Amino acid sequence: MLVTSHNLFLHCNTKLKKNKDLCYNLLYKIFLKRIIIERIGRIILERYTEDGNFIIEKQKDFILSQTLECGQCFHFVKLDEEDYLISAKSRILHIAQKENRTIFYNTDEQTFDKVWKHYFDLERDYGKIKSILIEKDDRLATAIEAMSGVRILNQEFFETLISFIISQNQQIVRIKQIVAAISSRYGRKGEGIDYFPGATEILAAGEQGMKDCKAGFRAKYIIDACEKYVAGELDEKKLLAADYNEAVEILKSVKGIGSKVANCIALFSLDKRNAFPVDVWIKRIMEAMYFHKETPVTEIEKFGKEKYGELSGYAQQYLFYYGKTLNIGK
DNA sequence: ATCCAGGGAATCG
DNA sequence: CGATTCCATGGA
Repeated sequence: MLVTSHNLFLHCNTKLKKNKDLCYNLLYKIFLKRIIIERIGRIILERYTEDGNFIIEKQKDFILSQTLECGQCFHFVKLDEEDYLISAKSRILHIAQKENRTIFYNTDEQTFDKVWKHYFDLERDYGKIKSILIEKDDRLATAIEAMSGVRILNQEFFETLISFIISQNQQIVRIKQIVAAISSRYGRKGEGIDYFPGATEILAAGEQGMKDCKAGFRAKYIIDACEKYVAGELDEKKLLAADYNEAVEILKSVKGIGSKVANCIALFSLDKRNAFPVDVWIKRIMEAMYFHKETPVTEIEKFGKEKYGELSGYAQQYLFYYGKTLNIGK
């Protein structure tokens, strides 16, 4: 695949016509390896294909383990240090970080652009997000520096909906076990990890099926969510287009979804980055940081949203993961 | 053994 | 209203 200067010109020209905000430059590096340097705002993504794998130069604000283990997603298998198998977006991804590179195994450029770039939120400038948050309150600096590789994933709505219904009053390790069990029994089989089933498959499994996967009293909540989902009452496109308050209200119409779970679903799958989920950890952490006494979760949620504004979700996630890792307030 | 988990619904006062 | 209790289940 020789690239002549004329081809380069044509390629750049079409790309620029496609999206004036994206500026593509093509370079040639070592042995015909095509390097694409993509600039999105202040973000530079240097990326190329090698042996069928897609590779990006590891970004400053992206650590795979932190992004996956921070409690926002539950459907992955750790193979090694910074080496994971992820089941998401009706796909399985083997991804690793080594020597300053992020490797998307067996992935082509098109799939990266269409699926994973957005999933890992790679278009977003986390350097800027962090500096604005620290400007709002420099007490966030410690948590942000410690968890600097966390990115908020753009996860698929239905799996996130069910996963966070399962999450209520449950430890993260068990949430993962139940998600894996539901996928294993009722989803499509994959290599090393299974796919999460759709609403139809879960409805066919029924409440008892969910109980068999150890969902306990949450089984009936899962069924209610699936019924509303297939009835079109929980439309992903509508919820994505809706503003934060609308989306949360619609989500709360499901039995078993209260404020915390609705905020998690809105934050992790509906692009509502001003959401502020308050769970037991955030309660402890915020009480230790700001209130210095027992405080109702409703008050903490209001306080967080007012303090961090449009970036509440990011602040929440840095604080949650940091506080939980250090056992703050416990 | 006992407490508690990325909470929320049902019930009570 | 706000406060309490119950819910399944197993990790720590």
